[in-house]
Amino acid sequence: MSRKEQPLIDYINRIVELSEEEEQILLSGIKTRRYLKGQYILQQGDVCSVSAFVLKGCTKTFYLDDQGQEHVIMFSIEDWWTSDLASFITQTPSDFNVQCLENTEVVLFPYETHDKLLEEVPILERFFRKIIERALVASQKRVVRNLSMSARDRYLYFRKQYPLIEQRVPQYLIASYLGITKEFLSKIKSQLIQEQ
Amino acid sequence: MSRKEQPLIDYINRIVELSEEEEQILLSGIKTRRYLKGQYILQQGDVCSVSAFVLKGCTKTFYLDDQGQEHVIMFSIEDWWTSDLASFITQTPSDFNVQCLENTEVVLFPYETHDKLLEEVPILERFFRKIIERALVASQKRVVRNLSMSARDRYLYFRKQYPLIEQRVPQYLIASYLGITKEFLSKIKSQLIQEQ
DNA sequence: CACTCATGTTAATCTAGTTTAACTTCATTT
DNA sequence: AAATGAAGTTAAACTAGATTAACATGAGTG
Repeated sequence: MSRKEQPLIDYINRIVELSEEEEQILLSGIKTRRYLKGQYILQQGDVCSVSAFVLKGCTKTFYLDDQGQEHVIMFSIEDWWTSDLASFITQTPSDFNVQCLENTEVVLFPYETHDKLLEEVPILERFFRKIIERALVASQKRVVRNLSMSARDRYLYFRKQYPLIEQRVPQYLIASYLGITKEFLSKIKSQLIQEQ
Repeated sequence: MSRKEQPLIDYINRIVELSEEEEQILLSGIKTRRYLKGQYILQQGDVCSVSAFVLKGCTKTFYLDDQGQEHVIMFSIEDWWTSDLASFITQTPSDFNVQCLENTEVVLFPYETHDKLLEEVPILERFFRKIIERALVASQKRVVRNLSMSARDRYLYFRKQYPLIEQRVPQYLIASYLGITKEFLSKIKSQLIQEQ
């Protein structure tokens, strides 16, 4: 029960139910790995060969555009998935980088064993469908927010939705996530303080 | 072979392979329906009870914000899916409206028969997973575009990616889809013409 | 034919957010 | 204790895009 993969098992069991035996098969098909702060789990241009579940630590997923500008797509902390699902699913080169913002420990689902795992534990097919569905819902809602909310409102939403992340991640990365400059986020924050 | 649902069967067969028998079961679980221009397939606040495949016509999916402003999320034409997947999947009230921009004929997948259909034709489970995966990839790429591209570049991308839609849909709705005002899109277009 | 009504254009003014650049804070290294 | 460097702040000048409003076009329709 004190195995380090337990948070992953718990996470999966909140969505589908695994038998003891299925848990064992699952555990045999995955690995845990530690990364140091600054290390990359995935680099832009590489095919995403693993889907990762964060046991401890924090990562950022970002994208470098033609001008070399960094755009943060998401952060991941304990109990979150991180990977470029698009690249993982289609096994095509990734648009994204995943880099650790802290020393980070993850469970890795390698793509090679993924199909085999789904065959041996078919209930995982439903599990993966469900997490992809959730990711889709979240992504669609983000499109809507970006289209219909001001920078200030997006920040307030972020702060409310992810209070733990705001405390762990430097402000200039949050600005990037929100699609604004760090200077403007600083201005928004000082306005919010003024107003009270 | 000249049944009107054929485009749907073809679409599915491009992703998974259905036997004759599976096709028959599928056909018995779906309905086709016509809508007139202006009619709604789905209204904001209702639970999305059907997933729709467009046989003929054109729809817009949009969202009304607190100020009553309309934000177009997507257009769908022949051979596209249209529905609020988030609402359909989770059976919670939808954030979106789906309205027909032309007289439109669709195939409807009712949610009630959805589970039964998946049981009887298990290969459809994979089919739905794949189309959700595609939707996720598309949605994530759109987030990136909205964060990293100017309005002008988003328009050029749209024009290149969806030339057929541009011809069928009024310009002010395209502006809304791009997240800009119709006046600004008009300005962008006249600038593009000037430059040549 | 004249009259709507929906769509698109142009131009002036305005504002949310960017850019640039100088300065502050604070933790880490030497 | 000085020095370096990463993170954050402030403020002035600037720009992409919004707003407002007047006008243009064109396809129905009475």
